[in-house]
Amino acid sequence: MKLKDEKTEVKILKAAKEVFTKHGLYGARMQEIADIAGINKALLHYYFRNKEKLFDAVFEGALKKYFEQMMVIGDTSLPVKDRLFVFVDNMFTFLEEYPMMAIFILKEVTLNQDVFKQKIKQIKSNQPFLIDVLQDAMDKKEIKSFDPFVFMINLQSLCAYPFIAGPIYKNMFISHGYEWGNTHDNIEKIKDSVKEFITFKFQ
Amino acid sequence: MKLKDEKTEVKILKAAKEVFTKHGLYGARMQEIADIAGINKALLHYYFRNKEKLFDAVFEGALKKYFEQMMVIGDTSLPVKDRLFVFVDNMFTFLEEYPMMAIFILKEVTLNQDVFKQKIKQIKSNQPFLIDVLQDAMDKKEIKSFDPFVFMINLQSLCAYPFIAGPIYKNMFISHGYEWGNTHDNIEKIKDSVKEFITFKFQ
DNA sequence: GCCAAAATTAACCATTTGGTTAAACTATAA
DNA sequence: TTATAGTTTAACCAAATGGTTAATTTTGGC
Repeated sequence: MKLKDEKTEVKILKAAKEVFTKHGLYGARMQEIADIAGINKALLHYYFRNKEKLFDAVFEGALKKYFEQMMVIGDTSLPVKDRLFVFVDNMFTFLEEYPMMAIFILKEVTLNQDVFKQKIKQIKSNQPFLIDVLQDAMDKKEIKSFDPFVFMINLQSLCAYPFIAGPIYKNMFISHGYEWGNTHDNIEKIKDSVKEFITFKFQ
Repeated sequence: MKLKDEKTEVKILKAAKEVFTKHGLYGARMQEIADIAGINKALLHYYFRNKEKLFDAVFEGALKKYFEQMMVIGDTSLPVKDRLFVFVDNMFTFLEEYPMMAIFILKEVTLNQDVFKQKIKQIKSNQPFLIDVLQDAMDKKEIKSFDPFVFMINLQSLCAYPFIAGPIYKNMFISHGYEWGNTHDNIEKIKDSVKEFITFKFQ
């Protein structure tokens, strides 16, 4: 894909997003970005001083959004269970909007932990952390006691993985002669199953 | 980690697995692999002609193994629930051994679906598909009735995602001042929670 | 002990890669 | 028109990297 008739900066950002998404921070080549943008490599460094700066510019905000969903929405007037239901709804809304971003971020963080450690630290939120909300509810005997860390991981697993692994399921089910698409219907089914899981843990 | 007193080929494979797992195919450096293996870089090329060959050697069969996890072990003498427990054990064993494999496969499949469609088809197994096993058990009224697709996705989500998102959790928990100590201990906790989920669905 | 084959190494090599430089081109305001 | 600031390019550069070569050491059968 060659890009023309656009402001250079936009061309670069689009090309960079394409290449970074495909190959990651390490695998991406500045030359390929320049080629796709249809410009000279030096121009990349003119607009964005270096590779990492360009990377940051491309994914500015994406990381933040991704990690913000790990915070619980703070309507403390509602029971914890209802707040978690809202949390799940938000999670699915986010993931339906950015299914590619999720896997990209996960891969980048996995492969390049030291770099991302700092970027994650920079993300600040005034929302309470899910762990704390759960622990608090347990202390007040509002809910049954269980390991909040494990629960949080379970919950996010149930929400996120279906999107990340979507293509695998699609291929696998099809090649086994089953009917299954990433239709909104199926997503709703999965969402319900997550809420069922919450209800089970809270019973 | 320096490796000594082992057959060179084994040393190389162990070191390569460590480095590939940490940095991926692109990010891995042959020099680092050589250093960890405690040998000369040229020796890598003596045993494995080039980087990709070495990568293939390290992850030879891993893909096959991964997809075989999706088949239920065919010991039909056991109850379905026990077979699922074995399935979960196998899944965790595999993922602990190749934590980077899951995300690697996910990314590859997402990126290049047609290529993987064939690879998945090539992986032939005479093992029954999890969906079928569940449907069969439901038909025989051995277990409560539920959507086997959603259950399968739930199950694999609970198993795979903690490994895929492991680095994120590690960093996030640490940066929030939480204790998330010994990794294997926590993995066992999560594994138990998956089995608890199975028990819940089968009750 | 001798010798050939296998294993191992140090020193290189060619290419790639992120990044720089200085010159050239372009728009635009005075 | 021309001075100026902003934009774009070709040509480089140094470092890193995957890979090679030729020589040296080790091994094992005779």
